[in-house]
Amino acid sequence: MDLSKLNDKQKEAVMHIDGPLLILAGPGSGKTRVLTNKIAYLIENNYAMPIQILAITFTNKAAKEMKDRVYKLVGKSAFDVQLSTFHSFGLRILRENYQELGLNKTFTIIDESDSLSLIKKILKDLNIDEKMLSPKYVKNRISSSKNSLIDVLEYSKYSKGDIEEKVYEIYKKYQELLIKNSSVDFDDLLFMPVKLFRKNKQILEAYQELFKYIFIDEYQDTNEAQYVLAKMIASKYQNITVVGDESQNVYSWRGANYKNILNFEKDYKNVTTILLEQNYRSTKTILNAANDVIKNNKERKEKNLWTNNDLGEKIKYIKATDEKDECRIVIEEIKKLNHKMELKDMVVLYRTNAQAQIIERTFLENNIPYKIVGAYTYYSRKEIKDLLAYLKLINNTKDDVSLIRCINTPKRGIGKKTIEDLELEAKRQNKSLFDVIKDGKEGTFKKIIENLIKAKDNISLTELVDLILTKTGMIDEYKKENTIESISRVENLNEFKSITKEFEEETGNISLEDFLLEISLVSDINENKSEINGVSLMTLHSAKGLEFDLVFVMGLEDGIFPHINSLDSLEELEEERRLFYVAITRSKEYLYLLNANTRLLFGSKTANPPSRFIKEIDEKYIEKDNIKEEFNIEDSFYEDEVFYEIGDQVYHETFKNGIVVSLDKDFVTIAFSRKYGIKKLMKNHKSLRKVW
DNA sequence: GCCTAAGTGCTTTTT
DNA sequence: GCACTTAGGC
Repeated sequence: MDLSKLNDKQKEAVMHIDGPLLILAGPGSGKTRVLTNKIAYLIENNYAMPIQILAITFTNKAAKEMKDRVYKLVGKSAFDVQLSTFHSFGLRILRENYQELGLNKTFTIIDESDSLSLIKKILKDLNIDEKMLSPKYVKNRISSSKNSLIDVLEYSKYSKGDIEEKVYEIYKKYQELLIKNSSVDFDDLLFMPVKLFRKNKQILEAYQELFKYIFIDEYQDTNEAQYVLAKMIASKYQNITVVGDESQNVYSWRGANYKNILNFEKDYKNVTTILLEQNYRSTKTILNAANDVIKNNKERKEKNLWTNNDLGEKIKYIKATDEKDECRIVIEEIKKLNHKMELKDMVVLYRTNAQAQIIERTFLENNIPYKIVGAYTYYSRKEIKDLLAYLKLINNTKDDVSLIRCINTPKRGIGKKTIEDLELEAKRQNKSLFDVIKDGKEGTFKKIIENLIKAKDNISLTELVDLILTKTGMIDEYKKENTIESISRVENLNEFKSITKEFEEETGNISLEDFLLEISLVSDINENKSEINGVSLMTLHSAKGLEFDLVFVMGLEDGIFPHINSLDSLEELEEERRLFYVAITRSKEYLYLLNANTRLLFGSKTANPPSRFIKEIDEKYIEKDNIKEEFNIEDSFYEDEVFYEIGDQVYHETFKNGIVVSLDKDFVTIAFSRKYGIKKLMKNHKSLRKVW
């Protein structure tokens, strides 16, 4: 194998065999190349069989990318490497030990929205008003507890006060219901393996023995559960290689703790540390700008990123009048630069998925090919979730969540009252809802499900889907409706059959059980169809690990990016800054920063000041392309703090007269005329002033 | 039980 | 602006 393309540091990392290895790798420093080459090196030199290698990434996309690259290096044995996301790896452990964990072989993975519905249902059962305790908050608490390895029992020890006690009660109920439904949520995929290993040392030892070499990518993004899971398996042979960059931790809201990477040298003995500081991706301008930004963060290891690349183009900062104008400018620039590069080498990045809508519309209107990554998910469409509910129920009849979803879809005259009675009866007999139905009197629904269960083992998956679509009346219902919307729903449902077909062609006759588990960890069917030559549209988070010739960062406004919810805390603001750092460093050559003077938010027009991050970049790297405004954005703010009180009369350049209704640290909420409504604005923005 | 109209609250980011 | 929930009439 050819290591001549690697630099000395990279080579050293690849050829390091035994003991813990920490690779601190800046953006564009070739860490994926090191990882894939190292895996190949182990295989080719017989240090390990492919099945003895565990390599973990954070996204499906990264896993696929890495698999492809290992395949190119070692061929078919790449398929034997356990190369997957943490969650898929957790799923494997669950599947191999389901009995130990009190699950059926055909257990179900519930997605986030099902998890939220379950919590809403529990709140209702416990007579808790959603306004007093929001289901979302509860879900967050449960999720972060699981990610910190705090189970129900443990939680009870720390829950103090009314709210916390309520959350505890809900957590307890939630977990009971999951087990009763033979279901797990995403967080369980990480938590349950750890629980299993703590309980059963023999099982842990078997995995320790199997996975002699462990690789963890994006180590700065590991949460407690992931960190412990990796450590448990690695603890016997200590052959663990972790790669990461604390400056790119953008998942602390999901429990990721960048200190895991900073502490690696303390956590393991005899750690070899290698710094990858040479950037091969970006121009000097882009790299310097990125360094300008990230140096404003306090908690980080000093790294000295450098590149041999040219100075390159200046970064363009463009200020649009509104969000439509912002999109128009992007399209214009794409057209201008299209002769220099292909569309697939361009990306448009935004902070929130909500921004994607108008961008997508503009691309459509201008007939520019594009692909949206993540965001709108095929699997979260109503009709697809309904179909999936049937499949899940047939696979796992204990799954009450799915039963409730499909029992009256399409309408069969089964309403609230019937379901309530059914639930009561199920509770009385301590049975699943379907068991009660099965023992009860004949009915359309019962007949449909029983027939489908009988049929499922004798026909292919695609045939089963077809049977569901026709026998349940789903397709007919939508065909009868005959609206633009219902026609598209029929199309989506039919598309599902091509998905199952594809699975069957790839893996032979895939079982229903395998299929459901497989797709539950994939958010979009298009995830693997990146071959279209179009501009990529995605959130900043999805862009991590990717690179493009041309990068647009949109909505660079205080309140959008950095996001409004992060402005009050230094930690969260630093995370936003890391996100900006990630965004800048995605670019090889061209970088556009855009924002808008006003934009439609929550259906009303708002004005946000330019993002505070822009001014952190040295002016000399920036070109003010057709900006009327001076570059120094400080000019749009008053230097001194402006004091407001509730009830103050104010005047805004765009929104005219208004009255202050509430205040917080940097922002003031103002009620303007009916036309503009209520807005939250920066206190010291120059377009706003007090009227005495 | 179903349908509609009015009412509400909401948007971070992913597996 | 939109998706989702709720109340009230049929």
